[in-house]
Amino acid sequence: MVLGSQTAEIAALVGDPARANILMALSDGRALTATELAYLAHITPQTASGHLAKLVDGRLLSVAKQGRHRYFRLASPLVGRMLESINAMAAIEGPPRYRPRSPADDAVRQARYCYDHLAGRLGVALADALVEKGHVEFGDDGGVVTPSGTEFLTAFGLDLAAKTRRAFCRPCIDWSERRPHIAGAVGAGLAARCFDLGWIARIRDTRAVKITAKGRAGFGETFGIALDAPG
Amino acid sequence: MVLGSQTAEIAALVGDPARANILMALSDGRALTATELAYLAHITPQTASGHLAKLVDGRLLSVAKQGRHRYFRLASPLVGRMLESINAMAAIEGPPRYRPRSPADDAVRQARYCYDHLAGRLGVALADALVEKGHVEFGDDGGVVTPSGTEFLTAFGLDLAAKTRRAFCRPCIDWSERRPHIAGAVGAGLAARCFDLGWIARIRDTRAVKITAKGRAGFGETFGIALDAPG
DNA sequence: CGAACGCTTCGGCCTCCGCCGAACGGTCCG
DNA sequence: CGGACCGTTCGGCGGAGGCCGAAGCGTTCG
Repeated sequence: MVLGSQTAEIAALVGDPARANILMALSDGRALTATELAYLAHITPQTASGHLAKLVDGRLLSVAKQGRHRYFRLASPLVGRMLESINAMAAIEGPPRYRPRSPADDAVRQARYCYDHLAGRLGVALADALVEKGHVEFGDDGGVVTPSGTEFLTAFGLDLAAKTRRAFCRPCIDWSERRPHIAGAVGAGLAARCFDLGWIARIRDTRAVKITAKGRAGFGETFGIALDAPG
Repeated sequence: MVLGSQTAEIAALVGDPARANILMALSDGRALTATELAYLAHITPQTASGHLAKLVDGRLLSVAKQGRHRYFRLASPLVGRMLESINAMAAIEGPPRYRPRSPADDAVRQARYCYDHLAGRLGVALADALVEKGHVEFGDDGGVVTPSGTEFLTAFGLDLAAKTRRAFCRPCIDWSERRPHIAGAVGAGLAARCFDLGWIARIRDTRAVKITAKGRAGFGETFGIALDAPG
């Protein structure tokens, strides 16, 4: 059964949680170092090293050596498409199935890091607010920050002039909300600023973030976002 | 890492060879019984039962009870698309990687069953011959047998009048040749007839088929196909 | 009704593989 | 050159899960 074996080989690579996390972290096309990926996947560097070797061997990732770092990225857009199609199944799998609601699950649906930017109800609400006020516009291929948006975000404390190679403002479909939130440099800056302001705080060993009392007030005043009462 | 976990869960289902074989066998949308699938995946019925339960639980398959049989099929076209995208990676993985050529591998590339019809160089050559002579036409959505094709295939010994619900003549992209061969009822009939004529013979425990000396002559005379000398 | 058949559940075996601690090359820096 | 990192390889541990034999339901048919 050659065909089945080949297929299974690829799928098995994605079928490990740590490797799936690595692939998801790279799914927007960026290149990250082995250590960064280890942190994101919640595994030690030596474990990550093994996984990365497997992924490179399986032609899912390519690697570029640069100084004492090794940058990993998806080997081709085909990999991204494959991940998307698997994700589509993972998303559809949700509703009909019985899925007990744990507090941790609620937390992660409320607000979380999607690598370096905010996702969950909070992330989507932020995106909605910025779009509604005309500060951001989403297209098919990416998003743009309008002049009023530049002004608004600069006033909020973001340094939008900083040159970065990465996509500036990219929509990213939210897993739990199934609606776009803001990724890219703007999304990362926004998250960092909220963190610096003490509006959000990381919860250890999870991507979920806690919205502080200060944050609750701030998101309401600055963005007009009404958040659920804390669980 | 909820998102990664969900993705990994789905991928892990496909990541087992037996389950991948089951999914591939169902990838053209047909419904097959548990026992048939067990045979196709080279596992015992009780092992297949476990795998099928997992696949149904994971929403990749749906099941219909009918008498004392249970028919399994893909839960949705989305599953098929996912399998295609994983297969695309599996196919691309081939060339650049060092892959020693075993005799078994050669045999399977030369001619094999793709469930119930012929694939490999032989399957593609048959399709090419029929298309070139105007007996078959492939479109995007399916294929048709022309009047001359009906005459030709009937003369060859196929009973094309037999009513079957399944797709009549469907192109199926060949994994090793990356070109279409004939699936559907016509493909199955063709394979069965070649088998009855003693032109091909199954090789035990593999999908590969052996082309007999009689077959070599027959494919040349009837279809104008020149086959490689036997390995 | 009893036998045959399709399919599932149970129990135990065994392999695979993910994980980490420890130790080892490579690169950059003062 | 010595120290700080980045990343890898090695070895041993442990759990998850695939596999099959045996046995148990439900259906069909003679």
